Amino acid sequence: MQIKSNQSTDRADSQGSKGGENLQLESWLPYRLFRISARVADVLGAFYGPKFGLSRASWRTMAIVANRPGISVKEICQAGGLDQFSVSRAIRQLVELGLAQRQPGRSDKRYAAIALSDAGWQAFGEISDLSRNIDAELMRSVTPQEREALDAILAKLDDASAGILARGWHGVNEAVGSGGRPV
Amino acid sequence: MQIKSNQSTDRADSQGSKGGENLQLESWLPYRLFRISARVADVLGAFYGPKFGLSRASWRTMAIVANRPGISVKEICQAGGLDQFSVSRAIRQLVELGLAQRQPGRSDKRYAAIALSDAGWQAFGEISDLSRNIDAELMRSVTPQEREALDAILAKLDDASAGILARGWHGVNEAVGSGGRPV
DNA sequence: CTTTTTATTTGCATAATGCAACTTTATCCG
DNA sequence: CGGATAAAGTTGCATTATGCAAATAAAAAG
Repeated sequence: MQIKSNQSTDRADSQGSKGGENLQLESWLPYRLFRISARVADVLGAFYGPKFGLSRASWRTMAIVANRPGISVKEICQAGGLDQFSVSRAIRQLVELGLAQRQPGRSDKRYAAIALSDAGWQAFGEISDLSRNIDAELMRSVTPQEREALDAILAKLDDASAGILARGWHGVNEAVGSGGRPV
Repeated sequence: MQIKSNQSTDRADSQGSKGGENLQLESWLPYRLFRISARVADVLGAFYGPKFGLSRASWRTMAIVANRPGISVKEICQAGGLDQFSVSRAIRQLVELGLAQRQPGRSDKRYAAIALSDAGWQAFGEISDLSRNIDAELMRSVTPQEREALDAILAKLDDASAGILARGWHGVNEAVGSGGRPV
């Protein structure tokens, strides 16, 4: 045996001087959030992908439609941060798979008006179960007090991130230039 | 004027009966985390994409390399949750853009051994600045106590999500079946 | 010095995305 | 009314990303 681990050998480490003041990925809040949600998305995708033939966009669309049956494409976009093209394609996929249907009886026929079919509710239910199990397992890792705090914190961060998105990177850098207060 | 808002009209709402016990996206923890990090990623991507010609994977790779110069492909994968193909391609892109270079003087020549070039450090610095501004703006939206709590909570959630990923969806559903304790 | 193992890269098929142009339906206005 | 405008979705096509098998290359084992 005695294999050289290599993990830390033979580096031409030029850090320290330059890396110090720079971004530390591991402690950067958005990255920490990303990692957690990406892992969960992977696990969930490994379930609904093979089992129902759903793409990620289709699942997201399905979840939104489940919460608000009869919703239009545009509303789905707003609710899920998706663009209208993916949503349109996701809906087509859902309809082809027999998981959703376009609703009749609309007065304004420009609107898509999507709702889940029985099979769609069935599939959604199964994915929901797994989702809630994951949620439960995550929640189990923190204390009740932390759960409550987290809820409030995420609400604030959600607002803040929406503001950042709305203003774009230019706005963020400007805001700092002006002392951190909104301009 | 008087355009029908459509936002809430004319629904064949079949919810309530079926949607009640099911997943509510808006309050599902992983989705809440996802939304925040996705918005931030969008804003950041709108900066480094046009400005430096970086793809998302290249930026992530760059950030990891910046933190640990001389790192190998495999280590980058582990550190960033990326697969070895994207990392390999990201490195090629970084090298082509003149932002990174393969380091000479390695004893084991199987390892890639990547580090940023001067131009790479420059670019990384600029993206870092924006990243830290975003972070600051997010942090500004919560109280100091919340910041501290959040740090502890995310550490726990990170561990929990790693465990979920390692066991996969099958493991999650099983764990619930056995009463929520690890098997 | 051949065989295996490890690390990384590449080619190619498939899937996701972005954007322009198109269809359909509704509203506006003379 | 009836053509002009606008809104909501859809589709085609080019670009890009991703996933995976197979190739390459260096090191370790025997």
